[in-house]
Formats: sequence, C-alpha cells, structure tokens
Amino acid sequence: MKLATWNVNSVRKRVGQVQSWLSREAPDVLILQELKCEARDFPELDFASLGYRAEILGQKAYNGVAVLSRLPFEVRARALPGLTPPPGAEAVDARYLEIALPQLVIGGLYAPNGNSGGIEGFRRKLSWLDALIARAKTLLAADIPLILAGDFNVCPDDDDLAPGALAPDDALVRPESRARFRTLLWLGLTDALRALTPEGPIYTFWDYQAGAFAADRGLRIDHVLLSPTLAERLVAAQVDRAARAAEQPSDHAPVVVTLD
DNA sequence: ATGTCTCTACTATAGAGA
Repeated sequence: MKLATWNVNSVRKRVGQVQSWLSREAPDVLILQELKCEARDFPELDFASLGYRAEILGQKAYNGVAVLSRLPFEVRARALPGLTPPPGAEAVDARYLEIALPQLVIGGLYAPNGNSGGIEGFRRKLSWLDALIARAKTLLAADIPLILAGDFNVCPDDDDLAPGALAPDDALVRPESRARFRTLLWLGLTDALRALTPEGPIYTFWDYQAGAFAADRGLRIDHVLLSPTLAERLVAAQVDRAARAAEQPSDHAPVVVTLD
C-alpha cells in the first residue's frame, strides 16, 4: 500500500499538478491539506477521472482536508472529538478527516500553525494537538491499526529545520509544540520518515520567500505516523522534492510512504 | 526579518495567514 500526504496550498490552483502527480506516482491514498475552498468548489471530477474517490472537508479561504482513494473507504470522523469552535466561529476549523479502509484507519490532519493570534492563537494550537493525542489514544487503546498523516506544523527536532530558518520562539519549534509531538511518539506511533532515515536534515516545506528552496532552507513539518503493526510493514518513506521544484508549486512537498 | 503566494473583500488593492 502506497500512501501520501501533501499540503497543496489551494487545491484549485494545484489541480493540474495533483493530477499529474497521481498519474505518475499512483498512490492508493493521497491526503490533501490546505484546500482553501469549500467542498462544493473542490475539483472532484478531475480526480475521479483518474480513479480516485474524494471525501472533502472544506472551508472558505482557509484550511481544508481531503482524502483521495482508489481503495474503498468509509468516513469515521470529520472533526477531532472534544474541540470547541474558535471565538466568534460557529464551527471548528476544517482540520481533521478520519476514514477507515478494510484493514486500517487513517486520520488526515492539518494542525494550526500557531504563529497568528498571539498567545491565544498558540494556546489553540496546543489544544488542537491535545485533542489529536486524545484521539490517537482512543484508537490505539482499541487496537485499531492507525495512520496519522498530514501537516502537523511541528518541527520535531533540530535536524528538522535548516539552521536559522525559524526564530527560537516560533510556534513550530517551541518546546510545548515539540512535547506534544513526542507524546504522540510515546503512545507508540512511529515517525515513518525518521524510522528509515534516523539522522540528518529532511525537509518537507520551503518558504516561498528569500529563495528558501534554492538554498535548501526548509522545515520538516509534514509527517506520517504509524501504529506498531503498520510500522512493522514499513518499507519506504520519502519526500518528493521534485514536486516542490515545479512551476508555481505548493510550498510543501508530498511525503510518500509504502507499506508491505 | 520577510524579499512570496493565496485568499477575501463594497472588483482592485490591501490585509491576513502561512
């Protein structure tokens, strides 16, 4: 089974790139983040023509998660349990979409960045990650084979960002953010990229500004976490940097994981 | 710290978010 996660930074702007990527890589499942559109504006038919059924969790202008799959699946959740909407909003952000395939459950996610909205914005990021931890605990306690895949907006360790790429107090590297990522690992989840490449820089995101990609000044914030029985089947985990080198690319590259 | 990109809004530029 081949699974990928890709923050596309507007799916409408990137339809052509996602289509050609699907044709070339032929994953069984692709999780998309930052759709930046409502479900009705998602280009569903462009992916259906390639054999992928879409489940869409949309929101106007921001956020959004979708699952594209050529394997049959059913939806299990369209939000993390226990989260309350941000002040002034009527619904929680479109950030978590959970589906079940015959042998496993996949949580596709887009965690809050946490650098906007001051201390309150950062607190909401941490609360969101706490809700993700709680969800993972529930599923693991039920012995459900689980994949969490998406943009976690956390650089777990110092090899996961280029030197000087972020201020020490950036929400992506603050100790509180990293502690929550470690908690997910301590629950028994395996970081697929790091399981096969334990040391050295790996990046999945390069800022549009200041020639970051050309200088390879990136961050690793997109992750695929595997529960124990799935981790035993891990055979490959890679970042597709070629996608980031395209014309008018997303600022994120796909992370691709193969399970035996 | 921000040189870019994408979105939205009193359709055309500026603010927000990443």
